Amino acid sequence: MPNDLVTMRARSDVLELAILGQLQDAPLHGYELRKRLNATLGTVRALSYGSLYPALKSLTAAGLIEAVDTADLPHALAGKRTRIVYQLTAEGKERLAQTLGTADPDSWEDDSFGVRFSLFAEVDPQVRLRILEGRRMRMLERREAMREQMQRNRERRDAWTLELQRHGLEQIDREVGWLEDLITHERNTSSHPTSTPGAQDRRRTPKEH
Amino acid sequence: MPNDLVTMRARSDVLELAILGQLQDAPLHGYELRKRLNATLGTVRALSYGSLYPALKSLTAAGLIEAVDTADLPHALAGKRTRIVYQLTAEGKERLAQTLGTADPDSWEDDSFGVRFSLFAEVDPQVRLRILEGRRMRMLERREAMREQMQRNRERRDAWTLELQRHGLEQIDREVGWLEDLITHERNTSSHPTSTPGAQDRRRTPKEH
DNA sequence: GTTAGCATGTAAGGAGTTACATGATTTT
DNA sequence: AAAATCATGTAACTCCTTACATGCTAAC
Repeated sequence: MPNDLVTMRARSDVLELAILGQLQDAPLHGYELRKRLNATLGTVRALSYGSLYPALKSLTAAGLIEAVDTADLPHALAGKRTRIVYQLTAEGKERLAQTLGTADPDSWEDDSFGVRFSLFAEVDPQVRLRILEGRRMRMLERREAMREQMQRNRERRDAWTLELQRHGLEQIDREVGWLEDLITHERNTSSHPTSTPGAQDRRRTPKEH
Repeated sequence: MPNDLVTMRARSDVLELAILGQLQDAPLHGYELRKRLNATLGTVRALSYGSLYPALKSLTAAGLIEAVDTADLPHALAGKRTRIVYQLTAEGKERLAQTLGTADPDSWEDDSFGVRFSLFAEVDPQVRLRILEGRRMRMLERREAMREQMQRNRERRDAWTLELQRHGLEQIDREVGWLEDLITHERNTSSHPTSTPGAQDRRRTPKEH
């Protein structure tokens, strides 16, 4: 019941954010949008037309995006085909800015974290930092839970299950290390305003020739 | 349409396999079953009652499991509460054996691989090997696709997206290495019939202090 | 001229979650 | 006596996928 009180915002939709995020750089049509979305956030899960097009429709209905009049386009995008090119509305931009300005708990869950991270360029360093820390916390919790699991039944569980869990734990460790590097780097550079990438300082990279 | 020809087997259900697999060791009731399933195959995704209980029902309807008469139980499981303890039927055992005996392409996808792996103890080494190799192939494909992605737009893409992909690639590399170790080990030991674990020979483990 | 890829959509349905509903038993 | 946890279930709903349907354009 308290759902109505939240002023109708927040559909929790990762897809929504991903679309708005892509559209902020340049107007795009559905087909191309899907390719880019799959490029950045694939390769693990391929977004299908069956979910993209309805999403574009509902975003249009919500007034966050709109179809561009194909007549006044810079001829690069205006192909001869039946394309519907979408762009952000003022309301859409506002929504996007508002979402990117918040570090809500959702943003460090598996589903959204990747999307949020890939849009970090437009995000305030403070918010960036809070998202990274939140994500790290989530990972540490997961690691702890996993360790307890393994401890609790190190004997009765069979070797294969144990090996699977050991490997899972190792991957999580790696994830935590990565986040830690990013957090450190972010803390050090947040003093001067230049939005710094975060890819350098790779002393952890194993350099496998 | 060719679906009917497959003699009605294969619901592709990972959940089904996971349940049958757990039940092969010992009869269990739903609540406990969920805990164990979440223990081995969590912590990433928590299985909810809303999916477990219906699944138990449908498995019962399919004749693969059955409720144990609570009267004749070895008093350890027969608590005083309203519990429904399930066990495999003969048909269920057969189905399980058949599923575990096959290395179908599903078995190396994200969804099923973990479940299949955790049940390796009961699996023929040959099948084990084929599943591991299939999984490695899938991972190599994914890595290749990702590398091409990154190559194709190393310039126009922003640093954060790139960093995310770089890290993803690194994790996949790790996964491939792990599989390679297991495959090698499996090849070396498959001569003598003893079903060997696969956790030793950890020269790759980074030994982080 | 025919295949491959571009482009947009709809309908049906699978798989599972959340939230609800209920009650027994153990612990504090 | 209250709170936590055990235990089973149902209903509604979300999110997405698959499969279908349609047609254009480019390349071979």
